[in-house]
Amino acid sequence: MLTKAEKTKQFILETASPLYNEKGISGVSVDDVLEATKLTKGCLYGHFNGKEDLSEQVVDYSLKKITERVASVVSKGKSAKEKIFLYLDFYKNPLETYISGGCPIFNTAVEADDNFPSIKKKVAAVLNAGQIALSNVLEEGKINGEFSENLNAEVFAFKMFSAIEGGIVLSRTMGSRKLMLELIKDLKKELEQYLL
Amino acid sequence: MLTKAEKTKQFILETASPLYNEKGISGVSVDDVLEATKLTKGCLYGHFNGKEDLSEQVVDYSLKKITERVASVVSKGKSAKEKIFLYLDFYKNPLETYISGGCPIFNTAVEADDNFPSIKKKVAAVLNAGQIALSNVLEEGKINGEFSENLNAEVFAFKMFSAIEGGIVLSRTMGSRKLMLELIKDLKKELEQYLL
DNA sequence: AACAAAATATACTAAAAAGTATATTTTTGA
DNA sequence: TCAAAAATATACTTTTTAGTATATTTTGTT
Repeated sequence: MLTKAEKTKQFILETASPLYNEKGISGVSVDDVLEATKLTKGCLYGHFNGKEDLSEQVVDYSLKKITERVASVVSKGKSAKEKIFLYLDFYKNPLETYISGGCPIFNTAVEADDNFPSIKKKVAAVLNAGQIALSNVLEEGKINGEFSENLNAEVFAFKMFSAIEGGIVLSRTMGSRKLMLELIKDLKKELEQYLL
Repeated sequence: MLTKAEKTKQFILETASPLYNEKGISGVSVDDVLEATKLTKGCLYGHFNGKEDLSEQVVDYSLKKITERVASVVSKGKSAKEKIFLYLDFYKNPLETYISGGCPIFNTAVEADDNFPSIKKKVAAVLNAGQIALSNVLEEGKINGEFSENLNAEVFAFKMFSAIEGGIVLSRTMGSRKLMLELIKDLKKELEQYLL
């Protein structure tokens, strides 16, 4: 069983996660977190060493949460094709994301880029892992005879990854998921051309 | 000829543009801008009504600059195919972008999303215009017999747009442009399949 | 139940950021 | 070229944000 302090810390991370995802690291103040959690400074600073520490742990939490969710969804697929289709379908509603405010991986990548080197490293690791995971699913599909040898797994993985993440941002800003749905359909069709 | 004040204002916008693109709207302080320009508060506040006004005008400036640049590059193409290829080639080096810090359209889109409604509207307009412009190039290519009727201009435009913008972020965070170059090659190959 | 330790709340200080009033310098046009 | 106006600099105040010291409450153990 979780101790009181552990529960509180988890609660802070959970509550701060969408806040950070919406407002960005620089946009969130400690007071924002206090207001959202209804906790006080004494409590917050009892669990974190300062805003930087809080930010890093919130990012860790958000990245872990989304990564695990996607991995769990994809793992439900029986075939490589099914896995990829499940991955794509996961992003069907970019206006209401798993963690409110868009994809935390991408949001964090954009903000950390020139500002938060240590956080940038964390996101880079997640991006690399994602790229490799998608690539591996496709590669395995080639090995087990599901896909043609003509499929360039690495490039197609990157194309999907980029298009999906980019599509989320475009859809959210333009306020419509219409083209996102078409994009997903199109990527599925493209992959199907490699089916044997 | 530009008056002194107009020159100074332009200089502030020019200097602040990469700063905003790197650090984000929330991440830039008025003092950052003063330090970068070597100007003083009296001067800055003589040209802008406050940080919000400054931010809006810097964003306008950056969006205008990148939009005009891309439009100018694309306009050099003689055919629809050439125009699209020039568009794609424009993003060959995501680590060193036209305005330092990545694509300002995308960076701004991500940050404005849940935070700056008026700026979000500006970016949405730029995104819409970009999507329509790309779409129109493809559509015209269909009309003049360059591309097959099977090409879905709207969806392909969105796919390119999303993949390119997403690819920039991924490449920058992962610290390599290798996959970006492959992505561009791949999108070109995909488009070529629709050539008549 | 009572006490020590851990968790949380309160009430502050410190630093950073935004904004303003006024003085000084620079431009520009008669 | 010299004054008025515009532009810029200086020296502040205010507000926001981060952080800390200490008091109080809660928790778990005997």
